[in-house]
Amino acid sequence: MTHSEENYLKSIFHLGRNVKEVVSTNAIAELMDTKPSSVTDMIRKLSEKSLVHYKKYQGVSLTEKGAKTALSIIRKHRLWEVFLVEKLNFTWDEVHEVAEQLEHIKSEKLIDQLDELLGFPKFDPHGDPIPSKNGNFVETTKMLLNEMPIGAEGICIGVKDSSAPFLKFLDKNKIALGYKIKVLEREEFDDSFYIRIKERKIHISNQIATNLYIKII
Amino acid sequence: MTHSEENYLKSIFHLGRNVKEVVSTNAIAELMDTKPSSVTDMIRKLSEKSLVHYKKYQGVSLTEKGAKTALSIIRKHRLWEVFLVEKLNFTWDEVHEVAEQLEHIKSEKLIDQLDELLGFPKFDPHGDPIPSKNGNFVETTKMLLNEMPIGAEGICIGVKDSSAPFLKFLDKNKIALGYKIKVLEREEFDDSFYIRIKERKIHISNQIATNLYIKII
DNA sequence: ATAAATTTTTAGGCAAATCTAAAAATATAT
DNA sequence: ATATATTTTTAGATTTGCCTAAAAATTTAT
Repeated sequence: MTHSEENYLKSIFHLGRNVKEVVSTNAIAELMDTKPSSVTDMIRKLSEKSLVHYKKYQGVSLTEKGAKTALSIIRKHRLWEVFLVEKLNFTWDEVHEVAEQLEHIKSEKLIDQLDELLGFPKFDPHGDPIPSKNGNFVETTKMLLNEMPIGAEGICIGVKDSSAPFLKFLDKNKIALGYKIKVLEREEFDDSFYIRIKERKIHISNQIATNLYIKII
Repeated sequence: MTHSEENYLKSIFHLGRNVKEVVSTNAIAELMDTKPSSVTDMIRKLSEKSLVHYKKYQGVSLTEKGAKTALSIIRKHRLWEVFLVEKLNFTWDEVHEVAEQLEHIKSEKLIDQLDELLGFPKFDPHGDPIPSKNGNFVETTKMLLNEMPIGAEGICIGVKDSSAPFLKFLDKNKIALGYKIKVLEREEFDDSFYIRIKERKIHISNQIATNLYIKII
């Protein structure tokens, strides 16, 4: 399996969200920043390998085998992201590019041991779930803080805006991944929020709330 | 720089041992398990990029730039090997194949942080020196234990035979990388050795001695 | 329902990295 | 010193993954 094939499977998975859903040639081309004709070429190749279902002009979808492969690559990508943040002091916004390379390394032992080294994490630094070895992953109800009703509780699992200024702001206000959050009250006037985070009560603007992902518990 | 280009530079470095030495097309082909004609093609390409000195039929040698590149790949390879052994429970004989892949990952921060995580190691699990960021590395007088004179002292830095049985034997006899060794006496009859290793005195066969690399101190 | 717009595929080509087979240069042996 | 052997290069082909341009199929709009 080549890097390119793996990248296509990953893209089809991300666009399709679940195994059966059909994805268009143009959508893949746009996501991967390539030409539709190149996509057609690769789809045919993947089809011959029974990794996708494909009928001319009718779009493409992953087979069981294709989905399993895609999930194993996503598992590797997300485990490496955790590694980079937890062990090598990378910030959330720096990990993606390197993980894109690391996800293609072939060694089952490597990824199993990495999983163990990291303590079998369930989420990556952006709050996305890490598939298990056999392709299962927790389907979380992930929502933005500003969508949460008053009284709702959850865990901060990620950011939408991953720019340096925003991440710095979070640092300064001691808002970090894994912290428990409860919505106490909303300010009608400016749509800001009073929240409890890790036993502290703070006030945050709507703009902040629209960029924090919370896993509802 | 492609993976293939990097692999060629690494091979030329290993065959040449030092920057100026000229290496033959056939030698490269044999080491890399490829055809001489393929080597010629690549050499021309590397020459156009000023990574090697090349004159038709006269062999090839690394330029300053080529050597620097080769050393940075070797640095990455060896740091990853340390990581695999120290952090992911790989054995000495399992690391090479995976390190061959990892050495091509492009990220300066990644490798600097990895270096730090590992405590800036000077040697890889086979006892080979790890080049520094700017390409310097300790030129060790590495010799096999059986070549050491009586009374000589050193540190166990690697093995020649990296088969599983031999590594298991070392484990059982508590001989490991980094341990201090002194040759106390030689047994003329069977060429065996009495050595002190980490304050313990033991007796080892000539066959063992011919497979242990020692850095002389 | 048909014309127009869009999407998708085909056809043909290109660059990288490899190969085989044959030619050219260099090295070796008598 | 010349014939033989070896090494190295060239020429031409192949595969992978991509491209452009044009044709074919599908979708949308009137």
